[in-house]
Amino acid sequence: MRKRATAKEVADAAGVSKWTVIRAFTPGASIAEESKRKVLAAAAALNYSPNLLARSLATNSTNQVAVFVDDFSNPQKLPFLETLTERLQAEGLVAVLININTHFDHVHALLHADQRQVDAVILFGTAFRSETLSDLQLGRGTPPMFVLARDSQIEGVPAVVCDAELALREIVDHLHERGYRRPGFMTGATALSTALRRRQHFADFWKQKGVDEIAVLSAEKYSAEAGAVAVRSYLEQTARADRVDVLMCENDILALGAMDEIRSRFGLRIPEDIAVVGFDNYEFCGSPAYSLTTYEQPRQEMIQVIVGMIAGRLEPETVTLPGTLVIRTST
Amino acid sequence: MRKRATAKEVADAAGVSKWTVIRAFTPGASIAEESKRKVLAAAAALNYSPNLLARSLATNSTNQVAVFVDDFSNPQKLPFLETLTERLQAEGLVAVLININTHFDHVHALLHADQRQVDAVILFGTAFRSETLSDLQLGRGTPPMFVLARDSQIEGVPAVVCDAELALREIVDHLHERGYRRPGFMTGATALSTALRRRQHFADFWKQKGVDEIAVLSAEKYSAEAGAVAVRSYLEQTARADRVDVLMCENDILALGAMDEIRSRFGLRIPEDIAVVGFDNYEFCGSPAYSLTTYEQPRQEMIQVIVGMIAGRLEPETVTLPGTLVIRTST
DNA sequence: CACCTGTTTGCACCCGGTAGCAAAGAAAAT
DNA sequence: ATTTTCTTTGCTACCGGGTGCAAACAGGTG
Repeated sequence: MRKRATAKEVADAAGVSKWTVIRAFTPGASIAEESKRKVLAAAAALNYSPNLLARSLATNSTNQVAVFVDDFSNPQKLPFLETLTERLQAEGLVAVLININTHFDHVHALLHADQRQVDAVILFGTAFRSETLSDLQLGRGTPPMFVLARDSQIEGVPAVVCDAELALREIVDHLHERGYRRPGFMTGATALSTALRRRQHFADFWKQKGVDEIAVLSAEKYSAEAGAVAVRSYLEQTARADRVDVLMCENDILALGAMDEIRSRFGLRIPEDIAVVGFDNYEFCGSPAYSLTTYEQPRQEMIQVIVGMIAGRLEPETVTLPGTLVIRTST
Repeated sequence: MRKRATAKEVADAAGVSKWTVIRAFTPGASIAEESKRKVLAAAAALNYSPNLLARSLATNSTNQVAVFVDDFSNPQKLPFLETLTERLQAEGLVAVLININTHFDHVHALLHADQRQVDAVILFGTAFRSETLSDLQLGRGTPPMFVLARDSQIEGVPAVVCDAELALREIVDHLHERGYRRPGFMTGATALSTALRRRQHFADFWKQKGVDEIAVLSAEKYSAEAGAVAVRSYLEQTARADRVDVLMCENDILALGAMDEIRSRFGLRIPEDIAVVGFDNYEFCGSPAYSLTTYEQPRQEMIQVIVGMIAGRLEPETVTLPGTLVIRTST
């Protein structure tokens, strides 16, 4: 049961001091070609590689980034995670995925991340109030935080988001042009909903078009089931003549759940009886079974920017990026 | 820009030695009530918490588990990640999510995980050959590895999987009972496919029923698009009379893509013209738009077991767990 | 050959904890 | 009061590397 070789052991094998070994593994360090070759040979023989833990302790940088996620119900999280890990790894960073839930809340997670000395914390689509931060009163040592795909509600914490104002303007313009005049909006979990600003802009732009009243449907959370329940209770309680002619859902998952319910339970046609719009452009929205009009977030760009800020190439500041309206047959 | 407080600083503030401070933060350590109170007060004032990095270096255990993922196209990965992180965190462990791709392959990742001294590596649905391991010749120090949701192809590396034999038996029994006699099977990316053993068992059980011939459709990868392409080329090349009456797809994503294509491009009915079966029970399979018969992996149990083995409560060994056949209207 | 300059190398000390032993202090037994 | 025993505390050594400086070793010049 041999342990990992240490720099000292390699040094002895190569007939140099351990510092010379370290230099051989430090790019740009002052070391003679000759000894570097000797060291690398000895290192290869002993199968040595530097212990990143020890290095992190000494250099005070771990090259680890904590990623907080508190809602795994949106499948859109997966491609984001894919791109995020890929980009981080390209920068020599690695993602520590933290599941924020009732057993492990933001306070826990933040304390933990701090204790582990991560280089940064990404709040990915997750919410917490400023008070939480002041409760913790983590000193200056706290790792820098960034919010991804959600408005920051914390002073001094930058966010990288899709431009909700632009998105909703494009959506409302499109709907108005198509002739819809009785819009409805379905929100998801209230805690998360306000920060997305989607409902607010939706209402604002309709107002500009002269439509003041927006029917609001509230889903309990962001799931297809919740979307179905919300639309069911709406349709059951609303006379045919009073119903909306287009329903914008806060995200695709709600929209897909709503579409299923609208068609199979109420036998209504989409978009003839009710048009539906989602948000995110989740993979299945394009399937012929749904063909949902939706809005795609600029995932690559958003992640490019947030990783750039973490790597120090970009100034940390809130950045708003334009996405793309994807028009399909649900409108 | 104050740094984190250290044990030494707290010690000075509390008028004790740094070892006493450490004891106050070590559960079950021998320390007087009185001094513990003093230390905790001083620690609170200075906002001290132990540096886990330094602790890891000294104790030689990081409480970090590397999770390798190389295919983010299957949305089923997300609930697995959710449950996995939750369970790991409940054990005081944390997941380091590593994206295996062309820029960062298994060798890189393994070396990295080793350098970071992670406590274990989970190969989540990912593949690599034994040779890769011997190429690396990581000594004894290598962190223990476990394969999740996929057969292990490496000697001595245990896997936790859904029982494919049982699953396919149940599926074939069900299909046979429903009267299907001309089965087809759609495989995904070949590199991953064999390890799942699904096709093999599918063929074996049909043979037992006296059906020797299985039509095989090969998709390029595990995506809805690839599933659609595979079924399209099959249906275009196969006369109506020669076609399969039931198509089993290696996973749900292929199945959903195939269903879309079968219905919208070829105008065929499911299940009357062709029945379809998937695997995984991904959320949208239950939607009325698809209503796909599929097989659900025992996610909770699998993760319970693998985390138990990592935490040392369970003997590390390959474990095969039974899943559940979910019958819907696609068969 | 002495002198200067530039490159290599070794060293003491540090990063922030942990382990285990030995000394000091307090309580119990003689 | 003395000895024994248990609890509490301090200390040395260590985990595996990193930093900045000084010594050692070149090579070139006058």
